[in-house]
Amino acid sequence: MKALPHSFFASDTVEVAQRLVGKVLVVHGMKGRIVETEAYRENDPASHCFRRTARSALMFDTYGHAYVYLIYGMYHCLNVTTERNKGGAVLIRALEPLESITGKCDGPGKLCRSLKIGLSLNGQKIGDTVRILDDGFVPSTIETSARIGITKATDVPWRFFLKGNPYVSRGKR
DNA sequence: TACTGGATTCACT
DNA sequence: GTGAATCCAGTAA
Repeated sequence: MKALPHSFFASDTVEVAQRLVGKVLVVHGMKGRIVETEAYRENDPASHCFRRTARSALMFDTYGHAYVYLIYGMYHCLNVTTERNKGGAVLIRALEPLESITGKCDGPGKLCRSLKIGLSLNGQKIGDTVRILDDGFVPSTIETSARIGITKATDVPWRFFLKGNPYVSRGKR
């Protein structure tokens, strides 16, 4: 079980999104396997980094950092910034609980609530409070599809998930 | 300064 | 399947 190198996140956003499926997320001592991700790039109208703003600057200026934001005034979403010198991030949508996780993680808002992820983690480098490990698990069937639940979504398949995994978020499995 | 709507979730029908 | 909850970033003026 070893931590991913910082350079892992410097690659193309879509590639990072795909390769993150199956890795182990550790926050506050709680462990879960990443079973669903989505790629957000700067040429994507649904992405915060479609325009550079004070909030989205983190996605342009860093890679391998946590990007946490509040959605609908009630829920947080955890992203990992990607690509050196370009805007991009991967949204962690769902986890399969492994250790110390009591709540549900089958949705971006739920996993943040279960892992006590809040705005205090925004901007922190991966490897500090938020860690992502490789335990050697090799997912056999990573499915890809268009994003769900986003009105502005493109029809390009940038969502990645473990087919058949019961912890993938509601809807298309 | 004021307004609008969202990378969601859950209760209810 | 539908709608409410909730509040801040982004935008317009």
